[in-house]
Amino acid sequence: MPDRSLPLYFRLFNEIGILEQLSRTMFEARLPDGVLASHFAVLNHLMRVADGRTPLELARAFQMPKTTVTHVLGHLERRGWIEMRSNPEDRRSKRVWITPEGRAFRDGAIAALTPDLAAIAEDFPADRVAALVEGLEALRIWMDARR
Amino acid sequence: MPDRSLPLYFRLFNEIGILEQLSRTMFEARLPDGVLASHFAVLNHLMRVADGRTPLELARAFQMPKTTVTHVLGHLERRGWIEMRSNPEDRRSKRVWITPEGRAFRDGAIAALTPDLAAIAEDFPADRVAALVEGLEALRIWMDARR
DNA sequence: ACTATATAGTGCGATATCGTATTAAATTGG
DNA sequence: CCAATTTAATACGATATCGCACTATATAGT
Repeated sequence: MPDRSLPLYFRLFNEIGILEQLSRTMFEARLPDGVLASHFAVLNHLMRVADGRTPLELARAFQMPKTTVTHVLGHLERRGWIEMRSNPEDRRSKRVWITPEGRAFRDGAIAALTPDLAAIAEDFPADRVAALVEGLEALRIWMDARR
Repeated sequence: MPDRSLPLYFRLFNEIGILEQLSRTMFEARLPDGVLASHFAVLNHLMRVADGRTPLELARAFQMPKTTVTHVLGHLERRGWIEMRSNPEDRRSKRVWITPEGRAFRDGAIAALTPDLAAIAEDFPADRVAALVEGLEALRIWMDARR
């Protein structure tokens, strides 16, 4: 890598950090008090990607420390949005299932967030964002593998 | 926005969140114990963008709540990496200056982080990353303006 | 000039984050 | 098989994050 392109890679992660703040703030402005972006993300993952994941699988999916996942799942369970059942295949572990209430909440959250995303979509059309997501995903997969 | 492209925009912010975790973890693995990625980011900003910023300007630059900035600046000041002087133009405010020790630390941090970034650069060449950064920056500026 | 309003920074308290250590269960290897 | 090692989840404690409220100063409106 030529030295003069090093700053570009710092800028990349700087932009990612700022956008993370901006998007978390945007999400949490639309979610009820006390519900965090990470709570929504877990519910969304259970519904869209796969229900019945273990806490460790969720930690890996979001690159979150597993103790943070325990904390988040505690919230979701207390609100009745998930159920945690012991995993018969591995009795050290558990499986996380979204409840009907969790699904309803998640659908409502999607609806609440849609206007903000639609506003973004007006100025950042899907094909442009798709290219962006593709690049980000490739980088994420690479960094995940090297972590 | 057609309904079927909505998930793309959720994925965008999901990828950003995961990459933020991954990059923060990567940075902090190379920084001394107790030094966070945000500490490095502030020092870097003072050196690369502009020295003598006010705390509020820094908060805006990183989209960080100003109380968080106060906290971060406290750390940097206790380590002797910045100095905060009162601002003669506006006596409510202060200006943050990086010290020679701060510069030295920042340069060392850059050196410590370079191998990781160079590894990324091997598989993600500068032109590809430049395109990514361009898209991210445009989105960041847009969201910043609408916040 | 004078009052009302807005803004910069920070103390404080509530909560989130996350590293370390612990427990229980699974796996490995001899 | 059994002992040694690894792994899943979590309790616990230290620290970071961040909203609210407060103080000091600046700005605006009359």
